[in-house]
Amino acid sequence: METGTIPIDELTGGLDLYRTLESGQSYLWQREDGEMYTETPAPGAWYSTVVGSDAVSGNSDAAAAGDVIRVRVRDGNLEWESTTDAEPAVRRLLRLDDDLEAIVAAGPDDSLLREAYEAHRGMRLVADPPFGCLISFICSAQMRVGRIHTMVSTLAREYGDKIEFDGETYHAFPTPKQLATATEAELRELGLGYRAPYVVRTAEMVATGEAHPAEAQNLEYEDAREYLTRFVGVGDKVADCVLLFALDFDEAVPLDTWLKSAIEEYYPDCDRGTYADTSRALRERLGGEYAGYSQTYIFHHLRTGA
DNA sequence: ATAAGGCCTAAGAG
DNA sequence: ACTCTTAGGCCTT
Repeated sequence: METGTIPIDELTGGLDLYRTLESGQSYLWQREDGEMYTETPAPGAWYSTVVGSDAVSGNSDAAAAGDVIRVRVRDGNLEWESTTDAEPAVRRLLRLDDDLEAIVAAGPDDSLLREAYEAHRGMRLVADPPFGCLISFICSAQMRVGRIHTMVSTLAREYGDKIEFDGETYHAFPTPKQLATATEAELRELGLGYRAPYVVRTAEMVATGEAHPAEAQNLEYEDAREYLTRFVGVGDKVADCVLLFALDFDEAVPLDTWLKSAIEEYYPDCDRGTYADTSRALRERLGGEYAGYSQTYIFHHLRTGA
């Protein structure tokens, strides 16, 4: 086992691990007590993930396929344990090198956003592996965050590689080929409902090489969103989530039900009728380059009822 | 290009 | 206990 420690006071803007991993951005981590989204974690709770063969495209720092990574916060440090030297991967997955203070300072000075930034200080965006993120958000349609996490965990358990580490079994999220072996009937049986055929068909598209979500990374933002909608089960909203949470498009502003209510109440002039036009208007209002950070704080603030 | 209607399912509200 | 609504929408017509 390899281990390491990263002092949190060396991270500009700090780190709130709980809010980063349980704010509906990533569904690819597990908490040691298995109670994500239902109870707040005990101090020092471990979170784990497996960096699989879909590892962070375009990032040579990612750990090799099949590596388990565990992280927790204790005594002002982010501690990690892994099958490999995971510090570069940890920094990447949790975006520890983002200058969070500067990002917060760059946002617009409106009451809702300031309140959200203040209430959830230290929450960072995540950088998920593209394929796992894509499937996660196909599953997210009309679904509560706790159940999305259950669905994604089930897919890992049923179709992903098993990896032993420190006496425990971990499950990698399935590769496109592994997930493409699933049938619609199986996935319905596993509780995915009408999303089942979407997941199978999208996994097949990636497995056969017809398309890959990482391809979008090379495109301009709105072209990238358009590209992702070729996957079955992916509309504008899901595409924006993948761009924001896996492909480094910090300007992406997913318009979900929470953001739509925020527009109604706080940014009514940004409602331009269509998704593309409203998204563009809100992106400008929320600070352009880092509008997605603002979106994530507003989403989490409203969703947690604060 | 834009607008309805249908869709799996379980937790929460009434 | 039951029914109704809702939950980070998408696909088809």
